[in-house]
Amino acid sequence: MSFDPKSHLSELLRAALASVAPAQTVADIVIERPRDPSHGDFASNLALQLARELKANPRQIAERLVRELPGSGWVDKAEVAGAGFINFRLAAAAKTQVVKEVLARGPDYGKRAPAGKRPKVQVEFVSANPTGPLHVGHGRGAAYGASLACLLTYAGNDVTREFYVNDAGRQMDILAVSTWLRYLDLHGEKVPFPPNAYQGAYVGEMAEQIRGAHGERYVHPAAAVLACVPPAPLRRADGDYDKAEKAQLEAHLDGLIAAGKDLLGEEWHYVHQHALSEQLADSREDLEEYGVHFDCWFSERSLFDTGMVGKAVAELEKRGHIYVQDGAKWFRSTDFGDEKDRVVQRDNGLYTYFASDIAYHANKFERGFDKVVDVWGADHHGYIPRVKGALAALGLPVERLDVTLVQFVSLFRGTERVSMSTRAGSYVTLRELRDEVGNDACRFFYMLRKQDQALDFDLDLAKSQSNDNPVYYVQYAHARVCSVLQQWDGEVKSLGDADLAPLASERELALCARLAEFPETIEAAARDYAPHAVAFYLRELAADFHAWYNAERVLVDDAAQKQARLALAVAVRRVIANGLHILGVAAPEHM
RNA sequence: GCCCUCGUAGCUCAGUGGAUAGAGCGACCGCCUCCUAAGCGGUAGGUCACAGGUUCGAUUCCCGUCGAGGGCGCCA
Repeated sequence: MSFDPKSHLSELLRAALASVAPAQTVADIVIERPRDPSHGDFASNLALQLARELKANPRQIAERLVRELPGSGWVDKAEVAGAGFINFRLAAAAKTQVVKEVLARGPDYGKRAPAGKRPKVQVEFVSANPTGPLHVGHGRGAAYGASLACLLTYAGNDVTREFYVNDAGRQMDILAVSTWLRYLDLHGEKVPFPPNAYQGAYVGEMAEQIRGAHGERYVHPAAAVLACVPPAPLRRADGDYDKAEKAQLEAHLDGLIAAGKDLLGEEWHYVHQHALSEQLADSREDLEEYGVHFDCWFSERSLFDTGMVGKAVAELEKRGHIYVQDGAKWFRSTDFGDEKDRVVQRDNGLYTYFASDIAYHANKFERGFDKVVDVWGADHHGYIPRVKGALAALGLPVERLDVTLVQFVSLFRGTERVSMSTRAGSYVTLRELRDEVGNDACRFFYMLRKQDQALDFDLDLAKSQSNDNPVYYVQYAHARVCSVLQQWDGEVKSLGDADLAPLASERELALCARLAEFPETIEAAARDYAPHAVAFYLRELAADFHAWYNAERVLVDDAAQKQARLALAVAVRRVIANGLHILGVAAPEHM
């Protein structure tokens, strides 16, 4: 049933090679699709590769190979061309049979047939600090990670999608204190709100919630709050603080956090927890609406609670990779190619973020994944050597960890760059973007740029030209097929048996060839962690379809012709639907 | 200063150790009495930044130069 032209042709060539040069072994016989259709459907450079070892003219080798090629019903012609390429022309039946395969496999067309045990792969992505709404940068990471995870599933892996929740550490404390200060303000206790605390309106909303639920329970006099807090520098309207003033600001903020913990005692945890669960729930809801689902939300704090962070550091120590300097514990990451050693435990006894990340990755390997993919913001690229170094130091299989970097999104309104400071609260949220542009266009737009390249996202353009967005071009092809089927009013299932011989025009055969490229597109995209290739493929498939649709009618009088064309149209619809599914984009029946 | 990425059509960007380097947008000329014109056909537009090297063959791999962007905390 299933026919794979590439492996068929390479088998033919291998057989020919065995009689031309029995001693020669070639691991991989390359079969490619020539750009120029006049070069046939497939081509091989085998003769060119062999020329050197056989010390012979590549054209002569190619001619001998062609002469020794076993006969095949799938191949119409094999000829030597150019410097020594062997060009193959397939029989029409070999080109059109993909339609039957698509119709038979349906949603599974493009999926790798399961062979043995499926590798367990974890994709960790987004992992945004739960300190405020997700922004458009997270939107890119979410779109990329979700599509990548789906792609890897198609490629035959057992995929787990994970979100690492940074619920321990200073950023969460800053959010908690920001909320508390807004809450105090509601009760008339005026503590100047630090410029380096979280500014967003959502902080005030959480303060309102706490007041509504608990009244004055967490109120302390402003004077008591500020009693032991180092003073803030003079406020500057332009926010342009020098280095010393910035340090002073951070010390002031830390003082406020300490005051909060001191005055509230156990109740600090309530404020902290309230802020955390509110923001986490918000992110989760946002992502679900965006079509991005996670199988596991992994808590950083749980690594501390279960003692895994201390255990990881102790293990490094035991293996002799830790030394003490200036009261802090350092991991000698320079032994593993890092440019400098890194602190894992500060002089105040607190573990660094790096320490919990070591424990986190050790935990990932304990969970038995064959492959772990981390999707990080590109600003973390300097972080890779130390994490891989730590894993190597622990004796873990580093080669199973792949880190993929997603570059920043620069947001523009027209020609004006939108500032994206999280703490200042002056950023466009993912939710706003989705409301303005729509989920489908949003997801697809992100896939039109390779993930490791910076993306300029012009909001005005995305909105004003939303009808020109390629996503509609692809969706339209899907809707057009649906519309034709509606007018035909026949049984789609019956098309699986259609005789495909009437499919003979250049456009029809080109469309079939495009459909046949889908599985290899998926495979290559999964291998390269590059879901954008799926988006580019879909655009090409849609273009081939629209061209055919415009040139030839589907619903013609000739019954055989009609059945064959309907079968082709339905196959196109299926592949578009499968591709859009990977990208998390809807395949609508009407536009 | 060190590290990473990038430089391809007017603009935004794909792509590949192979044959005449592609798409979208923009420009220009056409196509609906006919399954959705959110569509299609055609034209114009290129020293693949520059200079070397490896190779039968380099836009692709390596070195250098120039240019652009980003990253380099006992932050997370």
